[in-house]
Order: sequence, then C-alpha cells, then structure tokens
Amino acid sequence: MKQAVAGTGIAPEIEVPAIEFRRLLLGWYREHARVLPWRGIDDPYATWLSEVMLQQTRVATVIERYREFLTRFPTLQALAAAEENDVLALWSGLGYYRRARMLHRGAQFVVGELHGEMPRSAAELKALPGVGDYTAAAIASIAFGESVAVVDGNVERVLLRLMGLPEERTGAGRARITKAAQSLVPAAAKRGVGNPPGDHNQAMMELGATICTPKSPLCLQCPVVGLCRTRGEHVTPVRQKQRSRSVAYLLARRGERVLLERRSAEASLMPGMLELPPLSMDAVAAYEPLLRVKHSITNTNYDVQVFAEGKLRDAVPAAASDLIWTPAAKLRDLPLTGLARKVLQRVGVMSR
DNA sequence: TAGTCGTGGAC
DNA sequence: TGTCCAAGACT
Repeated sequence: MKQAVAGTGIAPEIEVPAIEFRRLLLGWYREHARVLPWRGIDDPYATWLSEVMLQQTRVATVIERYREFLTRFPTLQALAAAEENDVLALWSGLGYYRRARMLHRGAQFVVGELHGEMPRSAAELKALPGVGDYTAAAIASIAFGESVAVVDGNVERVLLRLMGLPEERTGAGRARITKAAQSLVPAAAKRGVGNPPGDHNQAMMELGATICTPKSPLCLQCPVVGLCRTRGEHVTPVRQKQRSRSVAYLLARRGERVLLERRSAEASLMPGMLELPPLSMDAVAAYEPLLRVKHSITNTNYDVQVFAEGKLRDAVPAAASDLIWTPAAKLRDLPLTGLARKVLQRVGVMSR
C-alpha cells in the first residue's frame, strides 16, 4: 500500500492492475462492441473524419452524416478540392461548424504539403487544424496502432470512478487522468497483427458510453466492476444554470423561393451561415406566430417563433445585401444553420 | 484557464 | 417541463 508523500499532503497514486484490467476490458469489448461504420476500416482519412464528427456529438447522430460525407468526399483529395461552402452545407445541422472548416483546411494541408500522406504519430497529428490531444491519440492508435491513450469524457469518467477520484477541471486533475489512461494502454502490435492500442482505446470509450454512463451506470454488467473503487459514483462539479430566451424569425416566400439572411462573417456564432431573417421581439409583439419550435444552443433554451410575412417584411433590420431570395430546391446545397433547417423542414419548404 | 462554440435526445 | 450533456478544440 502506498502512503501519502510525507509532509506534502499529496494523495498516493492509485494503481489499477493493468494486465488484468486490459484482459477483462478487451474480452468484454470483443463480445459487446457495437457495429459502427467507422469500425473495421483501413482508411486513416475516414478515421479522422469520424473522430472529428464525434466530437461532442452522439454516435446516433453521426452515423448517417458520416456515410453521407464519405459518399460526397470519399478521399482526402476530394475533400481538399471542395469549396468550403459545400463542406459546410454537408455539415449543416451537425453543429460546431468550425470543425468542418478545420477538417477542410487540414485536408488541404495534407494534400498540398504532405503529398496526401497523413502523419502517423499523435505528436505530428496534433499539428493539423482541429486535431487536439484526444483526436490525435484516437487517429494515431486506431488508424496507425500507436500505443497512446485517448482521454475523452468517457475515459475520464471510467477512470475517476475506477480510482475513486473527484472530477476536477484543473491541469493537475487532467494530467492525473492522462497518466492513468496511458498506464493501461497495451504496447503496439509487434508484427502488425491486430491493433491492441486501438482496440483498447475504443473499448474504454465503449465502456463509458454503454455501461459506465453518467447517470444510472450498469455496474452489474461491467467487466471491471471487481476493480472499481466506487461502483459508479464520483463527485462532479456544479453545472452552470440554463437560460431561456425568446427569439423571432421571418418566413417570407415568393413562389418557390424563400428569403434567407447571411450571418456576418465576423459573427462568433455560425459566421457566414444562412438563416431566416431575425426579427426583434418588439416588432412581432402584436402578431401571432405561424410556428413555434424549441431550440437550445449550449447553455440557452430558445423559444423560437416564426412569423409569416404579413406586414413584417419591413421589420427586418438586416441590410438588403445580406438578404437572399433562394429557390427551395437549392436549400440543401447551402450552409444553413440547424435552426433554419429545422424550421424549413417543419413548414415543408425543405424535404428531409 | 475559463469561455465559447450547436444540436438533439434521454430522462 | 427543464436539465444534462455527447468520441473536444481553440483562444
């Protein structure tokens, strides 16, 4: 048993028996891994795409978008040659649009500067735009077999519970988790047979996503419950409170065309993307909305009201140069915000 | 390092 | 209903 370092008050490192842990985890993973389109492939570009799409985005949401994206841009070269607007249009509704811009730029960098060959190590991959610690480790281990640990929200939660540590958003807390995660990753395969690091990392995330869930973890089904200090509990920091806001938009139509507004290129939120023209709440106070939908963005829950044209056309504050009459058939090719897409689908202007 | 960046689904 | 938050990165 390790002791606290005398006089420092620093808790001893908590050891997890790595060999037993790996064996139990991998055995469970072989039996229970979900079948997902980015598993069992040999295409680093596709792995890169899947990891970027999966950032803060649910597996169920990504599956179909991943297939569509690869159908449209099957290779790094195809993506690099694309217009940014077309990439954003394909990303519309997925959120965090900066991911799409950076992936696009990353593809152009690899094709233009690296002869189309992706870097193979996590350290080198981190130089690519939009590729941070997690994504670099994920690509390096899954696509290239490097023995490097991924630390995402799943892995962090699994390890905190396993070791009985509180969740703390500090550099030291982060470093402790990374160290623990790395101590568990198996060595790279000797002769290129199988991929122990990649499988182990995916198994850690799979465990967090399906068994060691944030709420009501399924400890009775957990392969490593016998090594777990807490059996599913850990102290979490207080969350920020949610806010509510009302917003209004105009739905103006001319035959088969609909009026859209381009957001400022300098906007911090969804720059350059297209949405319905916003209206001030004062301007619409006397009118009844055509449609109400709920929409939440990070910390804020929006009560969205959409108004038919009526007398409100002149209430649009935007400059005429930012307003675009758009044929309904072209909407799918444009970088619409998720909310605009949702409203246009709801009123039947867009299909799907 | 603490904010910011989207969206939809589960409960 | 509101709350929570998902395979993070960037500044």
